[in-house]
Amino acid sequence: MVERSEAVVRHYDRGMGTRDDLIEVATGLLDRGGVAAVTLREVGRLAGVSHNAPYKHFADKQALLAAVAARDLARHGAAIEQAVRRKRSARAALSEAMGRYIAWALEYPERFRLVFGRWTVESPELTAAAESAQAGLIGLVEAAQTDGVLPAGDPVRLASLVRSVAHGAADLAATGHLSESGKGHASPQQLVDDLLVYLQAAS
Amino acid sequence: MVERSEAVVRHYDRGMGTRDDLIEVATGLLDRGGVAAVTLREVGRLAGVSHNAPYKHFADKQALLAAVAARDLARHGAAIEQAVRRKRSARAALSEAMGRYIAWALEYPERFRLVFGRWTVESPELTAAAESAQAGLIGLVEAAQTDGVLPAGDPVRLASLVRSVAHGAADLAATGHLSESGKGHASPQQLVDDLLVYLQAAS
DNA sequence: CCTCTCAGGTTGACACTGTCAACCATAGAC
DNA sequence: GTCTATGGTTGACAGTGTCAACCTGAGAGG
Repeated sequence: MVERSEAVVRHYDRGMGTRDDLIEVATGLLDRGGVAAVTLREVGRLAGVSHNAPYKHFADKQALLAAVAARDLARHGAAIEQAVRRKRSARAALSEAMGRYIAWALEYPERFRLVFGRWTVESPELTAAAESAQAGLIGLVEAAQTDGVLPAGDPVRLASLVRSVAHGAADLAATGHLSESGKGHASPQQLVDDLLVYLQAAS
Repeated sequence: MVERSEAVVRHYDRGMGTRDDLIEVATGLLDRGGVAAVTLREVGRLAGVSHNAPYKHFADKQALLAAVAARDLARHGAAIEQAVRRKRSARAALSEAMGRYIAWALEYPERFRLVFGRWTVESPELTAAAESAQAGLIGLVEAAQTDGVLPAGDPVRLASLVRSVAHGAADLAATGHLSESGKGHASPQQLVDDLLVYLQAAS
């Protein structure tokens, strides 16, 4: 085994980096091939470690997937938050946030599906990131309400409505179930903007 | 092996029924345990046949799952269509259809997730059922428009909007991502009705 | 009535997976 | 200068999807 000495060298070169490498590799496998293609052994292989090394960093496969999901959710959440801050009006910020949410789903459908799938084992990182995102959205809705661009009413409920349409349109589009009858196809972004227009008209 | 003779007897008792048995068993395993719990060998075991018998009816695991999804989609589609026909107003029918869609997602989240997941191998049954459902929804929207209860505009696009909110709210609720911040929780059904109210106000 | 086909079933094998157990090496605290 | 915990290793095991080869009896065709 020639790789043996390499592995030993790598081991002390990189220190704690292996854990991040594993997450990175797993994310790559997830993107091309879906969650079924993420196999612990292949992850180890591509990271240049043995088939059991991942168990030194993650309790089991679920834990690795949870780490992948948490990292992606945190990153995209931060990116959205930052982009939102650049916008002037609450209305524009709302549209931007939902647009980025949708773009994320369309660019990385497998990650999106993983993040918003059913989590048997719950990771505190995941729920924290999710709650933070929801809180941000509610803030945006409240601002839009004071701007008179959204109707009055419970902002939490209104935020849920906006998010539901963004999530639903994104999920349907990402899985190919949205514009199956070719003609009157509308992009998820257009649907969200339609909703905002209707809501403004109803305020 | 005592079951041997039984199996032989069963074989000629049931004729073609085995295929349906396999789908039934697979659906049961899907409901409790998710798609990961659906294993061809266990399906065969519970159906009382050998671990390879499923291959006489389905090309591979994906094909079995596609059959499960197609059957469930067709059944629920028919049930929704029938329920809709009992309603007087287009508005009530629309709410009913979305309500049943949501109830389906909440009662059988794993089936829902399977049906509306990513289909690498596409089954004609599946796409046919999906298109039929969308056509029905568009018809409902058009009727609601002539009733003046929905704003004018492309009915396909409006149908996509309504369906997106139903799908998104159902998916978020089924996966536990909807009302994570306890207080202002709204049920998916309420969100759909909220949307219909806003749309009526904006017409 | 005999034969032949073939759908539906069987056993056996293979590579691959998640996971457990036991062992190993070294960086760094004491 | 020894000890220990961390991150690594190999080996094993049961379970999985799938392929190949074989079997069996219901029913069509003569």
